[in-house]
Amino acid sequence: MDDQTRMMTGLTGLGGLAQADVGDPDSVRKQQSLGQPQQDIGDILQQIMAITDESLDEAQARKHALNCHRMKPALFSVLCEIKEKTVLSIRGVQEEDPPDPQIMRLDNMLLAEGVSGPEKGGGSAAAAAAAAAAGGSPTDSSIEHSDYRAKLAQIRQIYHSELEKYEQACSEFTNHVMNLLREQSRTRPISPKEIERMVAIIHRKFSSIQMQLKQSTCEAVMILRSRFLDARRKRRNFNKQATEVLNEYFYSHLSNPYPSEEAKEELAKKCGITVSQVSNWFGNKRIRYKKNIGKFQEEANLYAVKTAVDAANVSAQASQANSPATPNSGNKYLIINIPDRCLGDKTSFKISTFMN
DNA sequence: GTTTATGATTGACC
DNA sequence: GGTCAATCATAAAC
Repeated sequence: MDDQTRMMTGLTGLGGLAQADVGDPDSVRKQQSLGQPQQDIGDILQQIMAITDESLDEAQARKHALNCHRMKPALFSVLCEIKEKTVLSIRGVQEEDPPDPQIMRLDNMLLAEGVSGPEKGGGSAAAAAAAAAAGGSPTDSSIEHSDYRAKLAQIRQIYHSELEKYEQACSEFTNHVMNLLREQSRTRPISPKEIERMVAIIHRKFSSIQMQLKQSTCEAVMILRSRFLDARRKRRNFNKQATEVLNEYFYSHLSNPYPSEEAKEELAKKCGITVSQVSNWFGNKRIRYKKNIGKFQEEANLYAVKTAVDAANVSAQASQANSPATPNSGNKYLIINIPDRCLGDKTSFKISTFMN
């Protein structure tokens, strides 16, 4: 004979109530009219229903009275039976949810941006990458970089403090509910599995709140990032030396002003800019030169002279090294022909310069 | 305040 | 993927 059967045998004439719908007042009234035990059960049920309308102290007193009531085991067994029926209907409910892809996306993003996870990586790396893309001078980049990092650290701090609050609230609420259920398990049948399920429900609810926090944090990071990237649109002119290096290359390769990848890298290194900036510069230069050759003629002459002077100097040094006794024999003219695919068939211009 | 110069972006093309 | 051409956005010059 199991516990429930034993309990049931202790309930003289209560079998009918166990089968009845206890939620149905008519049914309860019908049973009450059957005699004293039924009336007791009816009283208990009414007391339970009334508990919610009472003050906390009254409810506690009533609860205590209920726990000590001689018919409590009978009520307990009735509840067991009802539960046995209802639990059957919810057994099919899935126990575990698969990981939410949305939350996984948010987690990955927060990790990549350096908001969650270890503090040293992520954000600074992202900032460094963005700063590199910005291509400003190292000083400017580091100012923007530190600004970005400071703001990201602020977001990170808020995120973690909010997360901590949520976790604390979740843990407090879970404990509260578990205590409540344990307490209630004295009056009604509650299995540990049910408590577990309830905890899972609470965690799900709190994780949906957490998702909102993660979502708004992601948005904040995106806004910060877009502002930071917008900042790179603040154009800064290359320094004079960089422009000279680029112009020298351009005008000395006027016949084919398309630097190879290696040449671009070399120029980028010399100028302290990125390869893509070199490409941009040459793209702009080619198109602007082509559009207005006249305007650039003077500049072209200037750089042609400069190149010629440099070449002559190198040549002079070489010949001096070969025949040191040879004296400088006075003035020379240097003629430079610059055929240019950009010039098309318009002209190829000559630069004459006087050299001492 | 307006104009010019210039670095960056974008879309089409090869 | 690299280049051209148009365009944007902003620094610099006036």
